[in-house]
Amino acid sequence: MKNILRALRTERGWSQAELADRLDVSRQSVNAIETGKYDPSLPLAFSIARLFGRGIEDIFDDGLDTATAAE
Amino acid sequence: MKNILRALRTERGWSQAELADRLDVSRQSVNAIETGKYDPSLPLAFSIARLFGRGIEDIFDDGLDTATAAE
DNA sequence: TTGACATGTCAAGCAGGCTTTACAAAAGAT
DNA sequence: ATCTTTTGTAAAGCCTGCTTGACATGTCAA
Repeated sequence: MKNILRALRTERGWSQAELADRLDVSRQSVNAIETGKYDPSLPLAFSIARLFGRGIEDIFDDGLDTATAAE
Repeated sequence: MKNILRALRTERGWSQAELADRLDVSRQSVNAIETGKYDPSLPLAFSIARLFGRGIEDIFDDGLDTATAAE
């Protein structure tokens, strides 16, 4: 699962530690998610989306088709 | 974390087994998510949202404020 | 009443998400 | 050159997500 967490974080000038603090998780968790080692749990994905004011699908991408109705 | 999975499923007349099949998970997983025993992983949440043509946030609700800008 | 299906739940086991502690290396500031 | 910050990574351990197999209950049809 890809994500733009690093971009959102650096846009704001935050370190991984600072982001981890705001999300109430460990710095290693932030690093692991940014480097694609694993996906966050659904609750953590909600926290991330809320912090950045975006939808979960705007931040994470599982690569499969969204199957939008073909007009 | 609350969700409206059961409503979405029964709207379509599907059994838990039928939904499990479409999501490629076990029937017990569907049941556990519907009955609130645990939250799905993020990838599974994506599959569910895709199957029902909705955003993850439309189906799951972690109960915390969405912090929409106060106009 | 029997059989089929739907749901709920339990147990054991494996994989994944997250923690703490710790260390190495790169970059910046002075 | 040294100090500080940032990032990456590793190991051990805990809890959660998901699996299979199994069993109990309820409903519906025949």
